Amino acid sequence: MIALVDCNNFYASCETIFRPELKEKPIIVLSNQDGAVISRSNASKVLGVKMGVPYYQIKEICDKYGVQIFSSNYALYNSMSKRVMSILGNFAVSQEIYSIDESFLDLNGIDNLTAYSEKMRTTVMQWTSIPISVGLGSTKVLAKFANYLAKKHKFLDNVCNLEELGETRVNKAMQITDVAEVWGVGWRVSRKLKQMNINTVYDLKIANPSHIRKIFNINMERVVQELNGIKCIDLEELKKANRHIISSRNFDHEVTSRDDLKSAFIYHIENVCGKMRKQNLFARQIIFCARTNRFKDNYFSTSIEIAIPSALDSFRYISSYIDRALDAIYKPDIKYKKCGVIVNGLITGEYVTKDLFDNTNIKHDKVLPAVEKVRMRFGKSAIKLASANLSDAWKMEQRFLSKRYTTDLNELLEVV
DNA sequence: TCTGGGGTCCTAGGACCC
DNA sequence: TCTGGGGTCCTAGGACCC
Repeated sequence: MIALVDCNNFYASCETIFRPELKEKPIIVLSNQDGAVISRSNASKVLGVKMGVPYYQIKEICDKYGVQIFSSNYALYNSMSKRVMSILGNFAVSQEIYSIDESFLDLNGIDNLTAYSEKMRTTVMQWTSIPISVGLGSTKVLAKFANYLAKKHKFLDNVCNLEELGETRVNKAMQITDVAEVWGVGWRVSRKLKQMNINTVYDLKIANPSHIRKIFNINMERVVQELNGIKCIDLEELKKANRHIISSRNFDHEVTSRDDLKSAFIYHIENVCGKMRKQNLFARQIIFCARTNRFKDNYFSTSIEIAIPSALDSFRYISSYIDRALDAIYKPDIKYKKCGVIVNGLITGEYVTKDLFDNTNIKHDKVLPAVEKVRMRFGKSAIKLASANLSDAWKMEQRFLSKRYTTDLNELLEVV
């Protein structure tokens, strides 16, 4: 059996751990730039606050009902995620950490799975204060469906074991569930399925797999098979290396100056290089992109790809491409709203071919670890490229940021 | 005024090869 | 003027996920 374990309202739940007075209260967590709602406590859901709505549209409701607002605090969420995942890992034969708040567990050979899941719930709750839901099924798609039921139906109390429910009741549940709830079926595919008169999860389950493959693709065929209990999607215990790494962000206002854009690019390059170094990855291609506000007329987006002759990770070296990128991208009459950097063609250190005539790296090999050390000790902004100081026009808006209770000694919870 | 960020995978079609 | 068959590799675009 496979379990899909999912943290309930994860970011919102994290925010209440160190603010217990907020449990049961309406709270929401906002995206970067305090733009849109990305997590809600149950009490906020009751108030009708929808996922993904921009904050300014619900500000009135929030003020009226005293909804507590938080900016996203990934230092906190990541550290809580690690704790939850490591507890869950101890319960399983093997584990795939699927996202920051979800994990697939292989529970083969374990008896009495419903009781076992209850025990997982109480343990995670006791040790971290994070509530979880458990869905049990014979395939990943079924485990996901079970998890959906576990949350949807109160009487299940956050644990749903399809095997225990029995085929008749599972089919019945599938018959009353919209096909869009299936893992892998998004709104476009569900629209098309409905035109084919496939409206519920059950309709999709009994559809002809090869027909589905012809119309959609092989992944949709796998989904159909998995709904029927035929395993097609493996549990991936080992995390695959990144195919690409992105850093991108909206500006809090529209940007027109070349220097502002440049300093944002430098910020993103440092970000991306930091992530590459952590995984010992080197890039062979870098993409700079920038765009205007996508909610306005005359939406414009532009990008440039630059090949890196000998794969490198050094941000100082990659920085030399910025001016080239700006020459190609920057236009003074464009109001930029977002920009970012993507690195591609990632390879691990041992496969890097060094450029025979390039000796800039020799010194640099020593500089970078030193820079890292300074940053570890004194914080990320303690040392940076001189050119990164051109402007801070692109800085993040985080008006409602909570403390980094679990990752920063200066921000520990104080008990009075 | 204000609308997130970071990922994965698949397919069609073009360029190129013998 | 007519123009095969069988491949590979790359990229853009579209779909999905949390």
